[in-house]
Amino acid sequence: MSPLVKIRSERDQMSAVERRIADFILENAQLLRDYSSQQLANALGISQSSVVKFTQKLGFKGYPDLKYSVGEAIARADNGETAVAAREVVGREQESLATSLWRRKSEAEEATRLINPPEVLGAAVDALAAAGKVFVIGVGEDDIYSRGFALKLSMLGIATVQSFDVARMMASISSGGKGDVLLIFSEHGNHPALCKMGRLFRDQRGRLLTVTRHTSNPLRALADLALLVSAHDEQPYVQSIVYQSALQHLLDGLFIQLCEGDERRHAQLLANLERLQLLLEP
Amino acid sequence: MSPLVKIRSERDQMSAVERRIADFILENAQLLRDYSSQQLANALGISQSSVVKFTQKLGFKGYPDLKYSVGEAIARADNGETAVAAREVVGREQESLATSLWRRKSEAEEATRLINPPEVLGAAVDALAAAGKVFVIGVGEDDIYSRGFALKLSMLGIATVQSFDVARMMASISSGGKGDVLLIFSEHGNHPALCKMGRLFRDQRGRLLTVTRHTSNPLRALADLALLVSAHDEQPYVQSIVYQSALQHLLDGLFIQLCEGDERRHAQLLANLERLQLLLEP
DNA sequence: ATCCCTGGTCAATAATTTATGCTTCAATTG
DNA sequence: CAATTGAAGCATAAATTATTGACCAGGGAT
Repeated sequence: MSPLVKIRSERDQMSAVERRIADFILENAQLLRDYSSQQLANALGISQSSVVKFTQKLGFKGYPDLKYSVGEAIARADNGETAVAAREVVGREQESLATSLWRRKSEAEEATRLINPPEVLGAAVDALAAAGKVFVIGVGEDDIYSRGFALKLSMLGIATVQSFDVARMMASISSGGKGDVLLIFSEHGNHPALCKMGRLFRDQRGRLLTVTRHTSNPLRALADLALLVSAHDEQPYVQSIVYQSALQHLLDGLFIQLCEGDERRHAQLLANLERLQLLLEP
Repeated sequence: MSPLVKIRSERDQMSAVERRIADFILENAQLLRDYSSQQLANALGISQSSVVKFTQKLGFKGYPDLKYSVGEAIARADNGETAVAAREVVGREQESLATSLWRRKSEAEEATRLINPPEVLGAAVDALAAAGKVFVIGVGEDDIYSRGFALKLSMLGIATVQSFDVARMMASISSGGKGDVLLIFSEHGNHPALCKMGRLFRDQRGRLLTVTRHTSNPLRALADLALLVSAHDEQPYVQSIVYQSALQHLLDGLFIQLCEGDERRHAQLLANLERLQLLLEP
């Protein structure tokens, strides 16, 4: 039981001094953190031993035990909200900038999580896991995420071909076909060359997996499996940042599912990570 | 900040004894309630004063203060966990995976925000804003973030040279000097070639800006301005993901400050974004 | 009315716990 | 190799907490 509830419930049967202690604690529970039993006694003009006896009567081991319990109770009650609010008031401007950006990212993460049904994610994981080769392309800012994800795939032992060069990729996929996967990153999903590439690849009986913004766009319409990202902000450059964050998180989720879905891949990944580390830090 | 997050974030820079204390607390936080500083010391076979000094180094008033804070944190976390557990019963498995990963990212974001003082961030922004040329390098997984940030810098109209190729970059920086900035991304900060490059650049009177993990590492030691990233997880591949997320957020914060600090740059960025969009979607 | 008992309080002090000064030792640097 | 630095422990001071015993007030019982 919460110590505060316990104190209130026994308050009626207490002596005068005890009741004063009880009232003080109930009203100033958050002050208790900085009070020793002696200070509390002084604040009430009573003796320190009365405070200790009070705590023992209530069934606590002693004063520090009561204090600890009250601390827990306050923390549980606030659930952290006051602490966060207080910190924000104290914090500097830059902190609040970083914090508010993080909040935007969190919103985008949630929106993105909710528009991608688990079935689709699962199907995407299965497709990648079972693929013969995975071709990955992204242009412009999408190139960065395309690269990162391709690197991760290859660390899992999945054969991956990646480029930002449409012409080169067009050549690469000509060798692909049934059992292969083409993964296209395109925020707005209406890059004609990428659409063409997607159509061609489907004609060769490969699986087309797209990652686009949550709009109706031609690329998404072509896909066997379309992953979607939702992220919005008034400032275009902020929107771009939160888009990328949500996209990254979506990919991270896929990656972890890929890791954990198969023991062999997992082992391969760990070995690769170690090798990479050795390579970079001789 | 939660004392547990704080302990974990500083764990890497601790001495052996301190790390044992940290680990014990992280693993047995709930036991702390019944431990005096002496008992904790006995449990670890170390001296009581080491325990007290540990708490003070972390910024607590003393041992009881740490203990109280940990009590609060556990109480809060319990509340959080029960709430999360309830949600997990309702939600599907994949949702909880994505959600828990996001929580990890949030912790890393907070830890990273707290170890980079606003002054340092401000100085980094000023250095980049005032730079003649900015050289950017990152090797391996850091390459991706190096690319992304370099792209953003150039969209702001800042002259930027980026590569993952140490030899090429070595040649590039030979033309650099006073007023220029070299930005090195290196998670572990002990890549000999990058250290060499950093030293060379400083010899040429350029400003060296590094982004590394929050450990003591040679590269960080060389820097004029060292930005730090704190991110931890038991699974190495998860740790790598949360590291990258925290790093990305740090860079995003810098970028936004750069945007908003100068009207001309802001305008340039908007123009570039528009132009890029037209280019990709003719 | 006196006595005795009981519960409550406090001052004094014992016991425990925490904090600090000082020493030693090992690692690092010049 | 000397000098410096920093971590860790020991001894001890300081503080906090717990207990003891004395005192007193109130409420029956003799």
